[in-house]
Amino acid sequence: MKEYKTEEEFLRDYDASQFDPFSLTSDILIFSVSDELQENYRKLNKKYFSILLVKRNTYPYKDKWCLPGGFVKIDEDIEEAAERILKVETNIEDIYLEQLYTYGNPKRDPRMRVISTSYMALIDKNRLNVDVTKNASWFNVMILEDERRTDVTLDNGNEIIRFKIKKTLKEKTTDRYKYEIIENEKLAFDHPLVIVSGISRLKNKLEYTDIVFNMMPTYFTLGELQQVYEVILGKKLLDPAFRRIIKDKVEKTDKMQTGGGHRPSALFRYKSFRE
Amino acid sequence: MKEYKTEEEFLRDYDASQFDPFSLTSDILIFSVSDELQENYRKLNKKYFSILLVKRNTYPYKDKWCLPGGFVKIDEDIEEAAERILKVETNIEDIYLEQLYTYGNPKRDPRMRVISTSYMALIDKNRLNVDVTKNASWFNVMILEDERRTDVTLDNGNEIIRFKIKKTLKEKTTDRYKYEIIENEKLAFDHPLVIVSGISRLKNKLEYTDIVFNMMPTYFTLGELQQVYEVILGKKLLDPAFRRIIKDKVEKTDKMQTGGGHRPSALFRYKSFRE
DNA sequence: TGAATAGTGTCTGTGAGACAATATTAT
DNA sequence: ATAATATTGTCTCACAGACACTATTCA
Repeated sequence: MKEYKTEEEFLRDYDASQFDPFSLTSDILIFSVSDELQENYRKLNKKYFSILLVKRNTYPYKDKWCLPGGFVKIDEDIEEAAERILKVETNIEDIYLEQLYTYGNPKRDPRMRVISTSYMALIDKNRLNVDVTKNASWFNVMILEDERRTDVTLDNGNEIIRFKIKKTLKEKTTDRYKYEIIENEKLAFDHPLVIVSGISRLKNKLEYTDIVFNMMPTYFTLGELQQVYEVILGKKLLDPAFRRIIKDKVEKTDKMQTGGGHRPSALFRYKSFRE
Repeated sequence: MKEYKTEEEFLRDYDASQFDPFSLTSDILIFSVSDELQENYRKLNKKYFSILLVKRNTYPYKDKWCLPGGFVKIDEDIEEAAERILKVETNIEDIYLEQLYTYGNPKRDPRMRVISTSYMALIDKNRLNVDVTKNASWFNVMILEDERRTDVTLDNGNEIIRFKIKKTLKEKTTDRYKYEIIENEKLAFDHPLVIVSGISRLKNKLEYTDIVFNMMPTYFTLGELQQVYEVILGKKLLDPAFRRIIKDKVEKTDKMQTGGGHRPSALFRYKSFRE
């Protein structure tokens, strides 16, 4: 083996092709909350936690639904790729984006060795000026979960996607599970796993960060905010407790929301600078 | 473009070489805690939070220190690669291992496009039967940190590695920072960033999981356990508060530790099954 | 005996869970 | 008037911070 004196010399002769080639994709969990108008004029709009999926029109997994994603370019950072894909799907910028996990099972793509780094993006649907693109659709998320199973139902109004995941405790000190898909008809790749673990991350972050405000419009009522928490966490919260927790994070504005057949509520805003 | 009728047909013709080739490595943050004997016979051994680094003997970054790591093989899961590397470095199995983050800056390796997925491994040094391998060495970690900077000093007894990182708030709702290396002589690649963000993850997990027990021997005193928390978190804890917090996680055994010039202490053990 | 660590008691203030009570609107 | 939501009050209990106190060992 040739002895090199300097790093420059070494790099000049370097043959990158001696290493195994991987492809790299970036897949994005785009989460939001959708409103459903109620018939009863007094009632608040019902909220759903929702995720954006796209329908594949090429092999592999043709005609299955999958997460928006794409191949990372050779001169592009992974996060840049995620931003690019996000821009294409949503047509808006300045979206909350966070890396979640990298999936590297050798068999996860039937074509070749593809590594996928998943990202989570949160958006406020009110910012989506245009209709969502061609093959994309928002699905409301419903989750039934216990210690051993997670059953997910996604519903976009026309189509229902169901899948089931088995959980086995893999490591006790940090309560981490191994997930296995045990039922899945309509989703491509290992995306059921990606979705379930992404949602779990979001739930955790809801509890100890201000992440929820990335899904809220500038002005919102505390009732709406509480609905968003409830629909993502999948449980009811007590009003006074909820208000205590978020009272330092928001500030009241002089705007009011009227129109429901009930007491109007103050509009609040995220208070980003506080101590 | 040819129209395919089935997925099999499509895959048969598929040309993987049309996609950009990436190389993939797995780099591991191997953390532990080391004891330093004190001259004063009464005093407890001083503990240090420590990390395992290896010295590079080839280009690029020849003679610099770096995280144990290596290329992922084409038929190997990323986590399998991490386990393989871990086995080589420590010669023990059943080590706590967790994926942290994937680094994909196009310029992070001068040779070619290399993606690196970092893992965190925690070990109890008492389990290390053999001496650590050839070019590897444990460094005690000392961190000085404020809102804008993180200064790290690593010391293995012979050599001191210092580096400095600038932090700028990137996203306010979840308090995430952008890290930039502003001083670094002795570490290869972007490993200063990998180390700093990995340590930050470990600190967080200490607070809300039982992760610490992966760095402890089977039997330990509460004093030792508290020392480990203190040395990783970088702050003193109050005894009664600490004992309250961990009392449900451990169980007292009938063993005692004697020998110091002070009251003997009970030996405890991690209570993994509880409700 | 005294230095050093082990272990416990207790006071105080904060904050969460739970439930009750009051306020306000459009039909 | 009423259904529905908005908002606040308050009681209790659990727990964290802070400090003090007691216990035990070995050179």
